Amino acid sequence: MTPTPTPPPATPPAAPDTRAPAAPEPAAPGSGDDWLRLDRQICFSLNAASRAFNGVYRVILKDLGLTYPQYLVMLVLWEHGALPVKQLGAHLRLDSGTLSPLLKRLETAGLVRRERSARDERSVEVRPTEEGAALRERALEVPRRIVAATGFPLDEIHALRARLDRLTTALDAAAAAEGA
Amino acid sequence: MTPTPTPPPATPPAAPDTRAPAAPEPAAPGSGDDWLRLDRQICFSLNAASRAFNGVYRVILKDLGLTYPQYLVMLVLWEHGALPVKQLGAHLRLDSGTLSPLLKRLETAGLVRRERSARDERSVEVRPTEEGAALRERALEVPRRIVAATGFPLDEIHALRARLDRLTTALDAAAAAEGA
DNA sequence: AGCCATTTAGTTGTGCACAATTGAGTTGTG
DNA sequence: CACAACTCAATTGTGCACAACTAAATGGCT
Repeated sequence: MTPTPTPPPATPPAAPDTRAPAAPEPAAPGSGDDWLRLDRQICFSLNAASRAFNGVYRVILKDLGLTYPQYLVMLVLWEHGALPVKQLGAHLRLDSGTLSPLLKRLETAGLVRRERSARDERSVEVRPTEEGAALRERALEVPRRIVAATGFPLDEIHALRARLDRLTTALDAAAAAEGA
Repeated sequence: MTPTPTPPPATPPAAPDTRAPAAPEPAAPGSGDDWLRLDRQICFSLNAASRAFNGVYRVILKDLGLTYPQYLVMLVLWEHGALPVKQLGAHLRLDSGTLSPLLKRLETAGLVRRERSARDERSVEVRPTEEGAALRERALEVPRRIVAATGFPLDEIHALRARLDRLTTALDAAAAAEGA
């Protein structure tokens, strides 16, 4: 979706609009209805924020020729130098089903190199190439532009991050429990 | 072996002169290093939270035979009864490229019906079928289970939602500005 | 009326997320 | 040593997000 030049037309995300009478079921007050509406707002908010973030990164990273997940991978590689796919996935909470094709594209782009570990033929070491390492210089501009785009002061960003991490931990545990 | 990051880069061109980032990692203050690390933390946190949320919904919605985006669509339809694709997309910030195949799958599953509007042959009205409307009863359980999974009290959920909506608004505006 | 910009869904192509499976490689145990 | 259990990466298949494009319908305009 192109950055919508039109401001949120009919429905700003925070609009707890008055009940639409078009619904087939009239709501019993205090029933699950309220919960459904709340649920729509909550899960939608997180989803929308994630996609909005993605959109900003998409625009900013276009110059570097990276997608947002590719940028995340490069950030980890810049920080750690070289890692087996497994370790990379642990850092990013991604599995080989996502990483294998992504890394193949990064290799085609000449940014990383993949080679079987000599010590353990099962594992594949991923390391940035010269070009991949050089790209880091150009990436230094990115974070400040992102932070500026949020319009949030740094301490609030940190607070939000802490909340989200707490949320993630709780949700992961809950998903595991539900799955069992 | 040496997890040592690549040697310290050149100093960033323009120091934003804001207060020093109180990042948990002690690194050369003001260097781009801090920012890259911070960026990794921030964007990763939101991304991870979104995917964790998705994971919990996936588990809970499996009984209903819905995916998370399909559930979002049904929530809107349960609330509004019937909508053209365009309106649906406005509510969810999704375009036809995403909605068309998704709605086709919902139609195949017998949950919605699509028909060209008589008044405007361009638009397609989407409305829940009997079966789709009936599914709502079984969905009433979902939100409570989600909220329970977060472990967050309701007021904190609302506060988080407000922050995320503010973030989304700012990011959308910034993406539009960058794109221009 | 005829023309034309706009609106609306749909289609195509690329890339990501994730479950399930495969197959090569490694390790523990008898 | 033999062999079962495990680990790791890759592959397959489904579904979503989004950009770019197509095609049809609409409405404004002269």
